[in-house]
Order: sequence, then structure tokens, then C-alpha cells
Amino acid sequence: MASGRHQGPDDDAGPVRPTSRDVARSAGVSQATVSLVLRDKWHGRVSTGTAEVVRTAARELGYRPNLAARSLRLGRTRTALLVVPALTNEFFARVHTGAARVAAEHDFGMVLYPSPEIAAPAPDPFGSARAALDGVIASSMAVEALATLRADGLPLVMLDSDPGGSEATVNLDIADGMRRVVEHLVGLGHRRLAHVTAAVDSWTFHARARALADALADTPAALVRTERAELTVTGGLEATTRVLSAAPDATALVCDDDMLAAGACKAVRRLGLRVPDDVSVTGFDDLSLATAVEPELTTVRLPAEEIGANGMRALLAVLEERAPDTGVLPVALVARGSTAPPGPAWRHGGAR
Amino acid sequence: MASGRHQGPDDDAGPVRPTSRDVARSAGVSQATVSLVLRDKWHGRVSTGTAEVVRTAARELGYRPNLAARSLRLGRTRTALLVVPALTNEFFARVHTGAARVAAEHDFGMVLYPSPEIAAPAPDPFGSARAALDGVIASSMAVEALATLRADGLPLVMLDSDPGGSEATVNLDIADGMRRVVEHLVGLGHRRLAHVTAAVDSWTFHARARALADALADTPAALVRTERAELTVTGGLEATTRVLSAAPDATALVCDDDMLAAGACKAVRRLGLRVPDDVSVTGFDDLSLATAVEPELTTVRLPAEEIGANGMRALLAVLEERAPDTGVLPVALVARGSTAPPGPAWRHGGAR
DNA sequence: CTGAAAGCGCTTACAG
DNA sequence: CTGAAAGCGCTTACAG
Repeated sequence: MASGRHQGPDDDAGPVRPTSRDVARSAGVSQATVSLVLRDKWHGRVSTGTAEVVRTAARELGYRPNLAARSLRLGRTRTALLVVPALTNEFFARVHTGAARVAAEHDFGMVLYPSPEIAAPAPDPFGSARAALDGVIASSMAVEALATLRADGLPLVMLDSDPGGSEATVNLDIADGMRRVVEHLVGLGHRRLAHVTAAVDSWTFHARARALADALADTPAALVRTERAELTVTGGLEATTRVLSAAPDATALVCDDDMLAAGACKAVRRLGLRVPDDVSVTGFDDLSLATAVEPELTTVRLPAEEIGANGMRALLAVLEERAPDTGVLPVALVARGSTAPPGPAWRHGGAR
Repeated sequence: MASGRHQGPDDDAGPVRPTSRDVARSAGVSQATVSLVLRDKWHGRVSTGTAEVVRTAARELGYRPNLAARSLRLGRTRTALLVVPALTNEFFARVHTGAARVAAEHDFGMVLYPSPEIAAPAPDPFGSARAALDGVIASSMAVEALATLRADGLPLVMLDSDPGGSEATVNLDIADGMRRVVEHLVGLGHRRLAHVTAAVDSWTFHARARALADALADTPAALVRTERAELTVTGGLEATTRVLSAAPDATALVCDDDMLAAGACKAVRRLGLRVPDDVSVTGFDDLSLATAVEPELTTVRLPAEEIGANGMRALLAVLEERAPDTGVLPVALVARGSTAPPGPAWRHGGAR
């Protein structure tokens, strides 16, 4: 009997979980053989019959390998952490779906860590997510927020973030998305746009602002006002109210996000105006909210699952010391009911 | 040198992470002392000076305990798994927030596992979430979906679920919420209600249907129609369209969820009617969507963070073999713009 | 007040 | 084709 009598960490916890030792004993083989068979490394090393006996014994005992022991031995956990700024947001939910799918395909686990602070240093995810990790994927976070992680020397892949921040970055073509919004609006005849910008200090929103300015430079239209908004529907409503009082001649509101755009629509209506007749509104992200509101939002669809999947592929590459594919993913404009040509008053240069 | 030459699992991976052995050597003490000091179990066993030396050495080396080794030794991981049917849903995001907060207070980690199938057996979360776990909290899932988990003999706490399903259940007062919706609607004068029910086979939606029928029994009002809807805005729209063609005399639509209610509002308007003038609509959950749409939704606010927090407390109790507190949490009706007295035509018994 | 030793459960290089 | 043994890094009961 090999059980360390005075060392047992736990003596009362219900039925004892079987170990590979138990399987070996039950199958009449060594622990090594059990490991080989169960890890599928037995071909040409263990006879087919023995393998079958081992598998049967494992099944009958309900054996499940102890992951802590395996990790300790292997020095690898086959687990990645996905850090996102918010769980509430569908975009991140979809990023997770994509990343988890690729992880599963490679027999990796995926653990999720919602870090409320996008820019501030996150509280130690190891104190919280706890699992031992092989690498980290962070979406739409500031590099500074990942300081603890980096200090641990873990491979880090950043998504929708400053390209210079980490060993690998997978990005969306934010600039192209904004350019298409501008083209769409200018094509409809809008000349005075306002920007409802997210008051969030992350690369993706800085990129949106920069792209908007750049895209506008090539057109006859101008940016007449920018207001910062807290990233909620109410934030969008309030910022838009400020925009329309400061720049009542704006005919189109470019919003950094669909939630902001939903709030903008509410603000427009509270001022007795109509969307899109009097004011056009655009969103960004194409969350399900975009089609829940009325009119439905013209917005930019981001390939959320795909960026998650590519992020996980990049992490796998880094882990295997291959060069990660850090291509920029294309986005698409989705035109819906919240945009239209500016109202007749505007087309004729009149005041509201 | 104690490193097992031919056993090293990994020879190339960058700077070697320091172990407690390195800290001990650097501080000139034994590994045991390091462990005692760092786990804060040294009082009266190690001198203050030695403790300080150990702490300094650990800091200087950037030592972090290997969690796999600790788990293996302790047989406990201080990690709980939260299984939710969807990440996209704010309700679950808030449940997670509450559960993670309580977990952190007790130095527990919290790992999230989104299981797309509410009712079907989930794919093995151990293959996927991978972390070694002390217990599981599952929100709004069918017991059958947790078969794998239960088979592992892990303590399980269920949230917003069939009270009979597990060793501990923490529930919301769904029945009371539905009763208040009915009181509100009947109080406004509605007599013909229809139910847009979620086509999801989970306890919480069955409870909502049952509670609606029960509440209605005590009133002069009647349920004139029930339509099942896929749990999306579009699903709500389609089901409502069916409701209003089958039961054009319904003056109020009770929806199982805010997304469904948002879809219902869209359907009403597509038929040329107004919310709430012609048809009142109610939601359930009070997601931020409820105030993003217009009119804002009358709905039932569920204490999502609190149920998460109580769930984690219950799990902690089970783990410590104390009796879990499985109280039912109160909910509240939030009356907003999507409900009003039935239109004049209805009040006078006329047809639309 | 401190250290030496055992052992948690696993995997793999090696010897047969 | 199979087994015995070492060791991953930690914590704790025990001996001093």
C-alpha cells in the first residue's frame, strides 16, 4: 500500500477518485502502460489486447486523469486565458466563441477573464482566474492593463489593439470600416457630420477617431463636432443631446458603437426630430442591438468570431515558436434604416 | 543540483521560473520555511526577521507559486466553474460578476464555461475549461446538461433552476415577478393577454408560463394566446406576428424576456399599431436593452449579481459541509413606457 | 524556531 | 512489448 498515511490531504471527501495506479492494478499492467494507452501513444509499444484491457479498466473505474498532476509533470497546461474588458458585450462573447472553437480543435482549454478596467492595470488574474496558463489573448485592452501578465513572461496575443504592444496582434480593419461609413454618408449627401466618440482609452476607439478624420479629409464633408460618451445607451443619449445643441446643423451622427447609436437615436427623437429623416445615425460593431431598435442601425459588421479564432491560432503559433499570422481582418458596412439622405431643408441649405 | 537531467519536460522555454527551492536557497532557509511564510502560516513558528528575509527574496526573484503543484499537493484548487447557457446575455454577465466577487473575497478563482446547449448534455467542460475544479455553479441550465459534471462527483449548485435538481438551488422569485406583471396589466384595464414564450426547455421559462397561468386565474383577465419564440429579437417579432393574427383582440403581450419584448414591439408597429397605445408589451430580466428601445420596456428586474453571489456562497457552504442558504431572491416590477391602459376602442368593447 | 523528508498523480527516458 | 524509477513544485507532519 503506497498511500502516505500521515500525508493524506483529505480523509473524508466521499468516494475516492481513482488514479492511474488504480487503473494499472485493475488492468494488471504498469502505470506507464496506462499512461501510454490513455494518451494514445501506445501504437507499436503496447499490444492491442493490452490497450483494450486498459481502456476497459479505465472506463469501469470512471478514471479521469488528475489535471494538476499532468500539468505539473508536463510544465504545460494546454489552457489559454482570454482577457476581455466586458462580458456584457456581444462582441466579446463572439470573440470567445471563435477562440474557444480553435482552442478545442487543438485540445486546448480556454478560460475567460473579464477585466473591468480596460486601461488600468488589471487585478492579478492569477489570483482570480487561478488556472495555470500557457498563454494569454487579450481583446481591446490597453497594454498597461496587462502588466501583471507580461511580468509572468506569458506569451501574449493582443486583439483589436495597438500593433506595437505585444509579440503578436490580430486586428480588424477599423480604418476601412470608418472609411466606408463616411463614403456611405457622403454618398447620401451629408456634408456636416458629428462624432459621438466612446470615452474609453483604448486603441480601437482612438483608431476610429483617427480614421474618421482621415476619411473625411478626402471628401467635401466636414466634422462639425465631437462629443465623448460613456459607453452605454444613456451615454450616447447624453452626448448626442450635447452634439445637437452645439452643432444643430449636423445632419449625420457617426457613433463609435451600436449602443451609443441607439442612445443617439433616442436623443434625436427627444428633440422632436426623426431618424433618419432629419438626422442619420450610424453605429459600429453590428451587435444584435443594431436590429433590435427601430429604425435598424446602419453599422459596421466586425468579424468577431474570426478575430477570436485568429487570435488563438496566433497564440498557438507563438507557443510552437512559429511566426504568427497577424493579418488584418476585413470588415463590412451594413446599410439599414437609420441612414438616409439629409432632409429637404438641409438639401436646400435652409435652417431647421 | 537537483534537476532531473533526463526528466526535464522543457529545455528551451526562455528564462526559468523560480521555484520555492530557489527562494529558500536565496534566503538561506529551507523550502518549508518559505512555504510557511508565503502562505502566512508562520506566526509563532518562524522569526519575524527570517520571515522578512524570505519575503524579500521572493520579491526579488519574482517568485510565483506553481499552482499545479499546489493543487496536486492540496487536493483542492480553490477554483469554481460557472456554467451559463450564453455569454451574450447580460443577465449571465451579471451573475458572473456577483459570483466572482464572492469567490474573490474567499480567495477562490472563478472560471466561466459557456455551454450553448441548455438542455442537452454539455460537451465535457473538463476537456475544455480544463482547470481542475472544486465545484460547479450552473445558471438556468437543465440538470441533464450537467450529467458529465455530476458524474465527476463535483459539488453542484444550480441557479434559477428546478429546486429538485441538485444539492443546492438558489432561485429568483419568478412566480412573484409574473404575478406583478399580471397585476400591473390587469390594473391598467387589460383583459385579453397573450404570452410570447421562449422556446427554451429550461425551468425558468416553464416557471414563467406556470406563474402566468396561476396569476391570471385570480383575475377577470384571460390568456387568449400563447406563441413560442426563438430567444432573439427576430424570434419575438415572428411569434408576435403570429399572436396578433391569431388573436387580434389581445391588448397586452407578456413576453418571457426583454429581447422577445423588443421583437414584439417591432411586430406591433409593422402591423401599423402603436406601443403602448394599441398594444401593451412587457419584458422580463431588465437588461440594458429594456431602456435602449423606445418606448422603454416595462419589465421585471432580476437581481442577477445577487443570485450569482448567493450561488457562490452556497457552493462555499457545500464545500465546507455547512447547510447552504437556498433562499428565494425577490424581484421587482419596473413600469416604463411600453404599457398603458388599452386603447379607447378596446375600453368600449369595439373592434380594431 | 527550523529543516529533512515524504508524497500528491502523472509522464517519460531508460532498461529489460 | 512492458515495468521500475525519477521527478515536476509544492505543503505539512514530524523530529530536532
